[in-house]
Amino acid sequence: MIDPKIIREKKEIVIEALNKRGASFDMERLVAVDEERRVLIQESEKMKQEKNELSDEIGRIRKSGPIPKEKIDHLKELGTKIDELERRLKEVEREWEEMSLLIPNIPDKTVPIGTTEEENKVVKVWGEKPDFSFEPKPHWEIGEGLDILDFKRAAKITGSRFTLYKSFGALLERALINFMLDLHTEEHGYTEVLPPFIVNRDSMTGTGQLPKFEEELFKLEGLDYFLIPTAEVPVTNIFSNEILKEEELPVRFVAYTPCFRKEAGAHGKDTRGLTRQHQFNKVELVKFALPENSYEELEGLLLDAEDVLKKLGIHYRVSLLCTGDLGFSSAKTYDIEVWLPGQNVYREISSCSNFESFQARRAKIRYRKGNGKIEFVHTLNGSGLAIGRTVMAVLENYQQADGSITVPDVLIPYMRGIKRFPL
RNA sequence: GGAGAGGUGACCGAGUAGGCCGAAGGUGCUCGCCUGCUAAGCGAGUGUACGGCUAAAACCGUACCCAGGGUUCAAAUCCCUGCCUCUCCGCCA
Repeated sequence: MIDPKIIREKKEIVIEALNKRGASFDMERLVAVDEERRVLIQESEKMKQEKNELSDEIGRIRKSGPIPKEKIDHLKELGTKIDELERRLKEVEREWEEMSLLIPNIPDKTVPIGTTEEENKVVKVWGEKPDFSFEPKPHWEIGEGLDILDFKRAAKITGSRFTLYKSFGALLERALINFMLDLHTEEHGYTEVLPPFIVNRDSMTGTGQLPKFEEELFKLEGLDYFLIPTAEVPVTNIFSNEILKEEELPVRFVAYTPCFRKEAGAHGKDTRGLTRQHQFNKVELVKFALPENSYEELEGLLLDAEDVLKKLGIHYRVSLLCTGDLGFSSAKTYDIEVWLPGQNVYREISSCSNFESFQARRAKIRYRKGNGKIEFVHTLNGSGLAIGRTVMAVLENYQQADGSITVPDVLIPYMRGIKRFPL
């Protein structure tokens, strides 16, 4: 949610931001609703004041004598009027909130303006495309050939877009999770958390998945609970409705969780391999920062995520997303795109964003400043990294001419010492 | 799943024959004083949100004693529903 004061006093800023994103929104309507809301608040509160005063008076009179009937009648009448006003106010407030929750965040000034991902800006490149003496295969061919990824049986067990990992494949997945958790806790200063994988509606609304993207989520039958699409949701909501101390910030959490997504808008897209699954693992980085240095924290977060690929020795580049490609809640996002030689593409493996106070305002995450004032924190998060996509990257980049896979050095301790598969 | 108990401010903890309770007291914290010894004493202050007024405060008003309804002129206090916690029993990774 963006600051209601900005909508009220500087709606041009919001309109301009929406235009840059290519989003449409009836701002005039929202401003009108806001105005009506405030008028109703004033009217009803004035009446409540009168009612409270008269009620107190009756409390005092009662001690010394009978209560005049006309006073009670007058109060009853006031009560009826207040009820009416409150009913209208409730409707107006609901509309106001529904609308407010649908406005995307305002992009940071440094975000390039554009409409599609074509206009994202590559801002960093690390390493280079490896040379192969043979035609590198896509990971699904490697995986099925070595019998470490079984898509057919996963489809039998559940359906499409699920994977059964076997032997070296399962071990590699688990090794990557542990490697990343250790790296971020031991070298980058994050605290590990293991949150619930199911959350309620408030949490989903707090981080911005709801109300707009419900069709992307798996909802539990008969309950207002959802499977998490990313650890961002439970971890960011750790501090919902809390007031932190300024000196506690920044707080940095790292969490491993599975993620569940319907991929409703992706029919027929990325249907082969691990790229786009209904269930995948991810190690996520989440930060709560002071507003004045949240952008430094974003750069740091990006470096922390990049470090995983550096240590794995896999070529990647970093793109700064343009306004048209920016996620709903984000003010600024970097994507890390890993090189996949078997598919001859760069593929997003991490998305690092600063949400500024957008999520904090929805989830009511605040902090008390030195001078006693209370403000919203800034929240940030980024994948560090998506595990399934890292498995793709390892398989495709470390495949050998004989069809085997060598294990990146940093993973060997996490792989029971295995250096190559098959041996 | 069965039977009980309970959810009050940063924390502990009063307050249930409805009004004088945004809420005693204590602890913690902040500021000031005092003291000089690894501590104590004294004084003051210390919830949040929304609305109004402000340059900004101060200030005024409204709401909030888990959440949502209800009864009443009036509810932390009474009634209903939900959520959560605790104890006992049952069941179970």
